[in-house]
Amino acid sequence: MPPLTSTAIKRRVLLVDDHPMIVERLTQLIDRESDLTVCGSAPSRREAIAFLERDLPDLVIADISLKESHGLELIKDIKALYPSLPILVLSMYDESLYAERSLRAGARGYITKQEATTKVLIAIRQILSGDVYMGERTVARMLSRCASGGSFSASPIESLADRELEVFQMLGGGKGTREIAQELNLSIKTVESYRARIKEKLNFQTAYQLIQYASQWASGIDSK
Amino acid sequence: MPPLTSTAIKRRVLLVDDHPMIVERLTQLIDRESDLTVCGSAPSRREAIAFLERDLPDLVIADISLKESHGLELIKDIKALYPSLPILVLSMYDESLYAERSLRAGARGYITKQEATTKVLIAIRQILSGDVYMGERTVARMLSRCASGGSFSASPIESLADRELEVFQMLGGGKGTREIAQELNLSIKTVESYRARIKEKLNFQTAYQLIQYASQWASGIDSK
DNA sequence: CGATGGTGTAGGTGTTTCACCTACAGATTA
DNA sequence: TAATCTGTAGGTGAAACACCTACACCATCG
Repeated sequence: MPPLTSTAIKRRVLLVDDHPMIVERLTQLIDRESDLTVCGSAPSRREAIAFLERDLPDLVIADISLKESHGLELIKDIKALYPSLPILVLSMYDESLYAERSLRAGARGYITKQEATTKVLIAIRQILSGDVYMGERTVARMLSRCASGGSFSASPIESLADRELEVFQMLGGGKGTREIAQELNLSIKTVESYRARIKEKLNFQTAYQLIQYASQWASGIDSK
Repeated sequence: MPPLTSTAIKRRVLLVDDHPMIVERLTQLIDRESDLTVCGSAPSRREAIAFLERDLPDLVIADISLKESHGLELIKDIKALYPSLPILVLSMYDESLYAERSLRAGARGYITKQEATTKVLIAIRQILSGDVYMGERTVARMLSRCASGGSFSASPIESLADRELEVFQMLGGGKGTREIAQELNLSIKTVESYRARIKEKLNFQTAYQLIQYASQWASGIDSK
C-alpha cells in the first residue's frame, strides 16, 4: 500500500462478463490504476443485479452477449433501478450493430473487445468524468445519418427492434420458440409475435428461411 | 532467466485471436508455465498463415469467430499446410454449435471462453501430449453416435441412407416437409420418418438444430 | 439357412409450432 | 394530436413434430 494511493478515493467498478479471461485481464488493468478498483464481477444479469442491490459501484462495465438474457436488458434494468449509475458496454460485436442500441438503452459508452486494452481505460475515465465514449465508427455513423436526415440502414437487421434482434440471435443459436420464451421470461405468444415481425421486416415467406438466415448470420458468415 | 527453466525446452504456442484482452491474459497464463511459451499472436487468418510460414510453433490456439473469414477456414488451411501441427480452438460459442465441426476440420481440441482459465492449460497439455480435448457434452454426443452404430471420426452424414441424404440436402435448401414430399412423390409421413431417422443418426434434439445444421452443410461451410 | 438389421414406405395420435389476427399501453415521431 | 413503433400477449385453425407401430425387401452374419 504505497502512500501515494492510500489517500485517493478509488472509483469502484463492477464487471459483468462471463468470460473469465476478460474479467481477469480487466481486473488487472483497472486495479493497477491508482484511482480505480474492481469491486466485483458477475457472469450474468441476475447476479449483476443482485450485486448492485448490496454494493453500488461507480461504474458498470458490461458485456452484451451474456449467456441467458441479453446485455441490452441488463442495461435497461440498471437504468431503471439506478438511473445515474454509468454503464460502459464492452462487446465483441461490431459497433455498427450494438453501439447505438446500447446508448439508447442507457449506456454511456461502447467499446469492442477488438480494441486495444488501453482504450478501455480511456473510456472508463471519460465516462466517469461525465462524458460519453464512442468509437470513431459509431460517431461517424451517427453523424452521417444525422447529416443525411433519413435513417438509411445498410443491413435490414438494423431495422429490428432490440427485442426482435435478441430473438433473431437466439433463433440463430438453434433455440426454439419455447426455449426462447423461457429464457427471456416471456409468453410463447410474445416470442411468436417477434418472429412474425422479424419475418416481415426481413421479408421472409417461411419460418425455415428465417431460421436459415438467422443461423448463417449468427455464425458470422453473413457479417453484413 | 532462472536456471531452472533455462535448460527446459519450452513448447511454443501461437495465439490467433482478435481480442487483445484475451491474447494478453492467455500470454500471461502460458508464459508463467515453465514448459510453455507464447511465440507470437495474430489477429486474423492471413496474419496467422504468414506467421506460420516463417516460424512454426508447437501448437496453435485459435478463435473461431475472427473478423473476416471464419475460423473454421483457418483450421482447414493450417491442416492442409501443416498436417501435424495441433490446433486448439478457443471459442465463445457453445460447444454444441462448433465443437464437432472444429474437430472434423482438423482441430485437436475445443474449449469455450466461458471456461475457467485453468482449463485452458489443461487442454494445452493434453493436446501437446497427443490427446484430444473436448468438453463433456461433445464427448457424450460423439460416443452416443458411435454406440448407435455410426462410424467414428468421419462426418456422421456419411451414415445417412440415400433417401435420408436426399431429404437432408433438401432441408438444407430451405424446403419444408410438405414441399419435399411433393417433390419426391412421397407421403408426408414418409418424409417425417426420414427426418426422424436423420435426427437420430446425427444426434439432434430438435428439428431446429437439424435445419440449422443442414443449411450450414448445404452452404459448404461444413467440411463434407 | 434363418435371424437380424438397415432401408423405403406409411399410418396414428397427441403436442407444439406456425401463420395470421386482434388488442392495448407506452414511447416516439410526424 | 394522430400515427407509428415497440413490448407484450391471447385466439384459432392449419401445419409440423415427436414418438410409435407396421411391413416388405434385401442384405449379411452367424
